[in-house]
Amino acid sequence: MTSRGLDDQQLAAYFTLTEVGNLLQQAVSDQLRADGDLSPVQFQVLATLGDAGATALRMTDLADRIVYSRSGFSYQAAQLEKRGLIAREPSPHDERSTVVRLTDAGRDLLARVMPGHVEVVRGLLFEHMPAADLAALGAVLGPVRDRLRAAPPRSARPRGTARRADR
Amino acid sequence: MTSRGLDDQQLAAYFTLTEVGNLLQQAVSDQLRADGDLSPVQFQVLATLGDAGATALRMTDLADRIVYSRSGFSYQAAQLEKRGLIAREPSPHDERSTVVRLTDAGRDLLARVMPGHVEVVRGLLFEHMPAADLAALGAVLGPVRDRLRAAPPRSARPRGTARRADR
DNA sequence: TATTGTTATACTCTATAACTATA
DNA sequence: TATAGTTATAGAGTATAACAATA
Repeated sequence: MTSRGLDDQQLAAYFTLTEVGNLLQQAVSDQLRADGDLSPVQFQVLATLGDAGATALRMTDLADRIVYSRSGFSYQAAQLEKRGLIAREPSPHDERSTVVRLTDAGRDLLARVMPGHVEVVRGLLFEHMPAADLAALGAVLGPVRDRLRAAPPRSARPRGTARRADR
Repeated sequence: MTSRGLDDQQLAAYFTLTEVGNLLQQAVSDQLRADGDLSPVQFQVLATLGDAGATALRMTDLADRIVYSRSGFSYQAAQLEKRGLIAREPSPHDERSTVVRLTDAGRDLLARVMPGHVEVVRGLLFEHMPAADLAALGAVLGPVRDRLRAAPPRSARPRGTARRADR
């Protein structure tokens, strides 16, 4: 009957995963709002740019990593630019592209928010987690993430005059 | 310096967890919209009520399990009631309370959406996951979820004239 | 006085489509 | 013709505060 469905153990693991994700994100969201007046998405933009170091990233690449639509990312970039946290510049390589980099103010805010962020995550997720469990978690979810990443990103969806190839 | 922070392994596991959660939710969100015109939150309401069987649940209890604020849940409940998927009735035990139950139409929609939902989750999360990994995932995240649940729910926040006890 | 639920309001966010400019 | 980015528009979702009713 339910031959192709999920068994009880799979269903339970799925629900647990989503619930942990939701509860964690909620706590993190409160912390980011309180410490830096940032939404989770805005923090993710700053953190991604911070990780990139001196490298400036393209709008589309950032959108694919972080948000869903290009327009949504344009909106967020405008918000962050208004606050002086990021800067947008035309790409030297491709006149169509815009590259984004962290400003000093953006780096400062990131540094101010990060300790509390890390503390919330540590307290809720890792405080009581044995080392073996931590290793297992990474080992299990890493391949899943890689598979999910392989799916075509949101920005690759056809738009405007462009049409799907498969018909 | 970064003595109380997260080590590299913890940070990587945290990022992986959130990325998997985001990507999974995005795929699930598309499926629910296509198959039943439901948002993830709305699906969660219907699924929770479906799990409860014949038991009707209180508004506040549903809000605590699923959404964030009571007003947010009132909004969602109104949406679902408009479509005839749930019904709200005064509680027989407490005149202040409202209990919510699934209508036949709600149950039908849930049944229509569930197979595709399960299929998406299976394909993205479990298809290539060894049995041992599945067991490990549940074993690691279960306790984390229980700890997160122990934190006071959103609806318990002071509001109106009510004030915090700790001051 | 506390709790339950709703509503008015204001705001943030998101996606679609239309647009410009460059490859 | 395809790609990169922006913007106008419109809609969904969210939270805060104020409200009415019951415990």
